[in-house]
Amino acid sequence: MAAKLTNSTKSELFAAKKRHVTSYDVAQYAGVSQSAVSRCFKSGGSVSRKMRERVMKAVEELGYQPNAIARGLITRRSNMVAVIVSNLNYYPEVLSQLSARFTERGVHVLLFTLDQESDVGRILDQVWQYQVDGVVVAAHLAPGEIEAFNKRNVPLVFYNRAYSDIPVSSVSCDQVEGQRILVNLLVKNGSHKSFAVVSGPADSVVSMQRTREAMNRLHDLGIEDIVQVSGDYSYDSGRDAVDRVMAQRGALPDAIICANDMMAFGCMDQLRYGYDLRVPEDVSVVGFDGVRAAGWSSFNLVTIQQPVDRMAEAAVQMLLDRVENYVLPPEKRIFSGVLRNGATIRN
Amino acid sequence: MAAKLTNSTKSELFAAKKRHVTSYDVAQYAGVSQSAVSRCFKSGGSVSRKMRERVMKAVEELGYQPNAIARGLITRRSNMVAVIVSNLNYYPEVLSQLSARFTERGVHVLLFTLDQESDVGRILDQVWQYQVDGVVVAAHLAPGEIEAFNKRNVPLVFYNRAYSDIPVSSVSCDQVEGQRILVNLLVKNGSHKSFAVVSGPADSVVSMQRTREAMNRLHDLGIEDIVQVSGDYSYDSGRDAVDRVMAQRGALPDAIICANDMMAFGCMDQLRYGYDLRVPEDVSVVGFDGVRAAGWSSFNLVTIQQPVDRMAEAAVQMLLDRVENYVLPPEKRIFSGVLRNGATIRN
DNA sequence: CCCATCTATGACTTCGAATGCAATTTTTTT
DNA sequence: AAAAAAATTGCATTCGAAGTCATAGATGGG
Repeated sequence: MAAKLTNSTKSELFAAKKRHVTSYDVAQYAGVSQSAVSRCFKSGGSVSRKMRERVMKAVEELGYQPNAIARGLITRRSNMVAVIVSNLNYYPEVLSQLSARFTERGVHVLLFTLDQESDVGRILDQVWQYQVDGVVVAAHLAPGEIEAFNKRNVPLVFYNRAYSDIPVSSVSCDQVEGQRILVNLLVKNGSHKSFAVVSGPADSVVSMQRTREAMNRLHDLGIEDIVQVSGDYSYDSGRDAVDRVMAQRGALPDAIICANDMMAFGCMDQLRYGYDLRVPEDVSVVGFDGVRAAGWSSFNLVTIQQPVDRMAEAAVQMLLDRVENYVLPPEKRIFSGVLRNGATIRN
Repeated sequence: MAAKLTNSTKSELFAAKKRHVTSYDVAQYAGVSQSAVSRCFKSGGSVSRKMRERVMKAVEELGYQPNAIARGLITRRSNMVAVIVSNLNYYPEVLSQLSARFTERGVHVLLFTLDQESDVGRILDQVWQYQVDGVVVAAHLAPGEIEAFNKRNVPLVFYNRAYSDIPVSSVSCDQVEGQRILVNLLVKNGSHKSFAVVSGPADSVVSMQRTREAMNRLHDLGIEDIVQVSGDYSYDSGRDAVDRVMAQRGALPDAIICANDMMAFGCMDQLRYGYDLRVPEDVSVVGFDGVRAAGWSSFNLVTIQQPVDRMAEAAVQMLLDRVENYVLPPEKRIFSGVLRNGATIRN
């Protein structure tokens, strides 16, 4: 068995020696320096064609992949961003879009989910420890927590939370405008006279914005007959809301305005299957968000659709811009939502 | 201005010097060695009470957080796992569960999404580069790609893909058993005679398993009147399926068996709102997965619910076990699904 | 009170890739 | 052909935390 070793066996022996193949291994195998290997992986690196070929051959044969952790340590760029989402279930599309767009740009996503108010502080500590280049937050943060990002020079972009009083970047959908469109539609085109407004969780800024605007706008239009009940964004809470409106008011209103689509589905189902009413003939229901199911024939929900793809793109772009150049001033981008199924409203 | 510096100003000056506070900074500030600081962050580290207090005081004042990247480099443990999912939209709960459970155990999730067959090879290269401790895959991989995990000693657990012929760990739901329950229910309890089977995408192993079992089981029970059409797991393809069944068969069958819930919703809506039929009175529709909306009153979909929480827990546990001890033999865990809304089937 | 036994601590090295700088080779210019 | 300029290459250092080892200090037994 003194036969000449083939390249393939050689490289296998080589690889077996240690767990991971490092740039030193490649260098040694190719008979060059480690620096040369490193430079081959850097675009614009000063390497001759011959050298590059030699190195790449060794890379192929050893199955070398640069260690992103080590690279991150020296370059102080992890090429990772953290995405912090509070409620993955309601907005899968958002995460999907963000992930795809970051990946497309060679940036990796470290995912953090906040279940019913897990300790945000602890999550943020993890974020600092992992040296992410930036963070997209689709959840609520306290002012002090936002301040921590500045202190550490970590770019931050909020998704769908606009802090009007703090200089911080955000991408959001115009809740006020959208809600106004819905209310106008119901009152002016639909001549609805009595209303119920179903708010979302009290700690959701977005929900509060939507609900407040709905109430304000209704008052502005001279509507007095309004009951307000609160939910938690879930389907079930939408169903409960109908019961509670019934209990409070004795009868159902002409229209129910929900702070999101999910609760609107709950309302519709409870009206139809709990009270045997027709929607929209007997009662109108409107939601907010424009999730997929809003377009299903069962619902044809009147809602404001958030332009998720454009918002995600904006968030990704803004974040990465600030990663490149972190002195860029914060910017708030507000997209208009689009009315869906507006024609199905009762006249 | 020769006043004595307060601790707070001191620490601020200190922090301003460099971007990141390192363990050396803490050591210098506390007047101890870097090793001591490191030991304070290691459970079971040999440190006196006095030392620990001194260090922790400095840590607090400087806002020090250990650099997980540097730690990962030396310990060869990144405390990160990769989660690769193909279709985020359909199974948000899975990701949500996985993420929560990993986080709970101090493990972080690097998310990779595969949109319509993005280059899996490239994704895997990224996975290797980031030195993740393990990978959960909820997508299809080629045998060669699976082999790469072994070569690199990276633990791998498949979620909801059982490769019967390859020794690899997986967690899945018993498709065959579940489908059999559904077919039995329809044929024996419901005395349905004619069927349509709507399959999912051709490249989905799970879809093929479900569809094949449905066909087999129907044949075994002596059913001959079956048409098969294919969809892509989407709501819209469920609607189309109804049209195609109608075109092929001239009339609608007694029951439609869909490879997932989403298509079942599409079928129901098309039957009800496109053909003005009643479900389940005129036509029965069954799905598979047991997503949230299956429980909504609009649908009350007969389906097999996957025990997502238990499956996610199992996947997390199995993966982390193999991270601790990577010579553990691969294991396949198959959970039984649970019939939902079975009582709503037409007799 | 001295030597043995621990405990606590710090100096130094390591992980793997990137980079400044100097040395070398190649190319260009005169 | 010599000198100058440019392109390559390697050496040595760096990033930040962890672990090894040797030593200073504390404790205890006789």
